[in-house]
Amino acid sequence: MTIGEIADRTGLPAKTIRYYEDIGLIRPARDSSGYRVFAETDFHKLAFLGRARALGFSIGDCRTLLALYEDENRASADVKRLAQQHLETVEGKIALLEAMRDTLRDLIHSCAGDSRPDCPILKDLAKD
Amino acid sequence: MTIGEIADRTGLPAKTIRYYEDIGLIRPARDSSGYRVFAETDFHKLAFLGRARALGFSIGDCRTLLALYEDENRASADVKRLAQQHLETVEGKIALLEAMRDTLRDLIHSCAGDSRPDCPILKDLAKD
DNA sequence: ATAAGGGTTCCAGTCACTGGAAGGTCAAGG
DNA sequence: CCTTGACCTTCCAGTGACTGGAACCCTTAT
Repeated sequence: MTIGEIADRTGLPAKTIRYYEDIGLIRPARDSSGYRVFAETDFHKLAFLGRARALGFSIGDCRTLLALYEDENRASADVKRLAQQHLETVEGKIALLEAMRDTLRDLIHSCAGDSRPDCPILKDLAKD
Repeated sequence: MTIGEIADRTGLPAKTIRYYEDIGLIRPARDSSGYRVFAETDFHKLAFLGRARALGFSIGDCRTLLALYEDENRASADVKRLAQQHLETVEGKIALLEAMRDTLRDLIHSCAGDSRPDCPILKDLAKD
């Protein structure tokens, strides 16, 4: 498989796949003229990475997850702990964003949104 | 006011305040030896910026908001529209994170988290 | 004189890509 | 055989919003 084919199959941009090779997440073979040649195992790894990234895992976490995936002697507790920690960061981000959302909603609700300059949104941002 | 004093008063790191000067958000005066001298208006601007950033507005949006704040002839509709658009991005991010959270919760729930290698989390990431 | 505790600039790094330039390779068509 | 176009390659720079650190300057107190 060429990089274009595997990009189509995984849905990852070719640039991203090259980047993943750069940082050592994958090691595709090369043909005589230097083109990357992807095996089925590379495809699985990239699909795995794509899904882990889609769940918001950092590249560092993805590296750990891939290592656990390839370790026949792993303990599922290690995977679970990593996922649990990640879940907590995601929940923290949601809480932050929800607080922003609520404030924004209030402010927007209180603003007339007409041609006059008077604006509670700016008033709030400028409050002492 | 020195940068340290205004950093204390606004809660912004001195580094951030220098950065805001770099990108032209503020223009503090300088004393004879090159130290920044912050006036009360600088303090207000920085406090404004701090609150806008805390609501998640981008630096670009903050620049627009500051300009609107200083424009006596603004229309509150312009402020409201900006806030509305930002609210929508925030809501989009929340939706993404909530989808991640729900999947993560399911996966974590289904994983024994013991010393055995069998792990539904990895199984899901590796699914075809 | 010196030490502490400010301040200054400038450069590099973060994260995970993304864009673009300059050039090599390959298959198909004329 | 030559060209065209679609691929592929590497390398460098930029993104956003800071953050860390080095090297150096200024002021005040001892």
